Amino acid sequence: MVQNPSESPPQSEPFAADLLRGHTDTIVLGVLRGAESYGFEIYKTIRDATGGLYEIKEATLYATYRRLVKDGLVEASWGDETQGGRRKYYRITDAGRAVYAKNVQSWTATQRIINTLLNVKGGTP
Amino acid sequence: MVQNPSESPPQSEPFAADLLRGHTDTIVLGVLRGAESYGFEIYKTIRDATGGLYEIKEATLYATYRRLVKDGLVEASWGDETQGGRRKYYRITDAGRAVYAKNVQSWTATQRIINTLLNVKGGTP
DNA sequence: GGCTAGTAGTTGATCAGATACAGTAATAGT
DNA sequence: ACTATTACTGTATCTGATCAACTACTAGCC
Repeated sequence: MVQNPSESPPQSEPFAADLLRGHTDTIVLGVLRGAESYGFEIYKTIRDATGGLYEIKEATLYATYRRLVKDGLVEASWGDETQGGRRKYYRITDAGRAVYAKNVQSWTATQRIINTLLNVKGGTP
Repeated sequence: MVQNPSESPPQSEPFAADLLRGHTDTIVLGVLRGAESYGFEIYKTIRDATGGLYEIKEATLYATYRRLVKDGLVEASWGDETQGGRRKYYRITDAGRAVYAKNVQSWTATQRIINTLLNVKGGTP
C-alpha cells in the first residue's frame, strides 16, 4: 500500500493491497532465509526494503507468522529478554526453505504469465 | 491455476490462485483493449494465451465483467444472434483504457517491489 | 428419438488472505 | 506524569476467487 508521504500531492495511484496477496508468506520466508528475526523487526525490514513505499500491515504479518508456524515453515520461540519487552523470534525450517524456493519459481512464472497477458515487456531491467 | 495435463505426474506445484489476485480486472481490460469480445471468448483467449497453463475460472470472469460494467470501465450489450445462443459483448471505455494504463504501471511497480524483497533478478528477460 | 459434448451465461455459498480496529504491556525520552 | 515507540495479539469485516450447481441452445452420433 502506498503511504501518503505527508505533504506529497495525493495524485499517486495507490496500488491495490491485493496486488501482493499470496506473496506475503514468501516475502517473510525471504527475510528469514537470511537470518532469524522477530516480528516487529521483520515488519520494519519489509517496510524499509522498499524505501517506505510499500508496507505490509502488522496485523497481516502476525497472521502470516501464525500460519507459517502452523505449517511448519518457521519455528518460533520467545527471546530471553531479561530487560525490555518480549520478542518472539522466528527461524526458517528446512521445509520453509524448500517452500521458499518453490514459491520464488511460482512467482517467476506468474510474472511471465501476467506480462504475457498484458503484453508488457516485463520486470526489472 | 495449473492444469494437470492429463498424464503428467502431479509433482508440479500449483501456483496458488491468489497469486494473480487483483490482476483479473487488468487482464480482462488488456484483452478488450485490442478488440471487443464476449464473455466466453475472453475466457478462451486468456486460457489459450498461456498455452493452457493458466486458467481464470468462468465464474471469476463473469463476476469481473459485472464489476467492470458497474465501474464504467467496459460497456456490455447483447449480440443479435438470430440463430444460436446469446452472447454478451463487452467494449472497453475510455475510462477503462485509463485504468488499464494505470494498472499496468502498478503491476510494473509491484514486480519491482516483490523482486526486491525476494532478491530475485526479475521478470521476463 | 435419446445421448453426449461443446458453447454461453448465471447464481449462491463458501473460503482465505488482508485489513481495520482495538487492545495490552513494557521501555525510553521529555 | 506524559507521550511516543516498541512489540505482540485478537476480533470483525471486506473482497476476490472459487466451487458447485443450474439454464439453454446447438451439433454430432448411435
